[in-house]
Amino acid sequence: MLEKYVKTLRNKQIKITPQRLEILQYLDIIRNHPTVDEIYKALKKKNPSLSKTTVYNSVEILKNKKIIQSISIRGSESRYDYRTDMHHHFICKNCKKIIDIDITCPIQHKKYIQGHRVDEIQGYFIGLCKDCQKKDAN
Amino acid sequence: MLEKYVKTLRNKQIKITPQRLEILQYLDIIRNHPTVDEIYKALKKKNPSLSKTTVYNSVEILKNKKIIQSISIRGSESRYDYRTDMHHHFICKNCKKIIDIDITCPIQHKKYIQGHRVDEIQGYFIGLCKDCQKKDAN
DNA sequence: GTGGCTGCAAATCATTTGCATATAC
DNA sequence: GTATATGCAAATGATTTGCAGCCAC
Repeated sequence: MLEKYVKTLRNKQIKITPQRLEILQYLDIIRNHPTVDEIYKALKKKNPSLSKTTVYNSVEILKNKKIIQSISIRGSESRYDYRTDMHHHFICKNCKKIIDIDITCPIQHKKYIQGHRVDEIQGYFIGLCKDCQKKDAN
Repeated sequence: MLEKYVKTLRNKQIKITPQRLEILQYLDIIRNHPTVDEIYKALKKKNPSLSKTTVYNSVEILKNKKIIQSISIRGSESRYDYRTDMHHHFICKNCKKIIDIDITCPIQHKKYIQGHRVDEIQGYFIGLCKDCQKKDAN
């Protein structure tokens, strides 16, 4: 079941450890843009000896190897995303949910903007999500 | 000279204090997306009794009243921007400079995306700026 | 005069670092 | 066997909080 992630790590030539496999699997299944603390608390249940430092180290190396992506929203903690393809994020002011946005626009295909070389684009859309619009008349 | 900022604060119905005026003037002049610490250090020279707490409090209220804007880049400290009109930011991986990007794209005019109400958009373009491209062949 | 603001110190929270032990290869 | 990863505790750095005195209105 973890074979998929073993292959991923092997391809990127980083050591295969149970912690890394568990973190990667968690990110793949939950798809919820969790924080380090959320990952830590979830995986601590199965593996009580897990350390938060290891979670930090692991997401760092996974990010550097472009296996996962980090997103940082408005001053709060970093969140981690199993998807690394180009996409953006919608953040609900009310319920704080983070929703993937798959719209693309012409700017995204530019390699240079005003002479600056663009390697990466992160778009954050902030507002009130579909569900919260129904709930309140905010 | 501070008259401009006095008017701004009066319009938004928040108390006019020397600290708020100085912070606002600083942000207007420098246009450099400074951190709280940078604002604090710069203004401390003229006003040695200035407290960092006051800088935090002031940027918070100015932000809430939509007089300034905050930008949060990749897990580091929040930065503050005198401009509140719709624009994006380019961040240079090398020199860490933050450059205003005035390009707009069709998505920006949508009030709703995938059913979610959009109040605000923040776009971050990460790469190598024009100046740094010349310097290194990175 | 009074409620909101300032400034100080202490607290908090995310993240990083140092280091000894354990483990992947 | 060796280099690298893990896990613990302590350190750091940004931001927040509690509170006494001050100042704008």
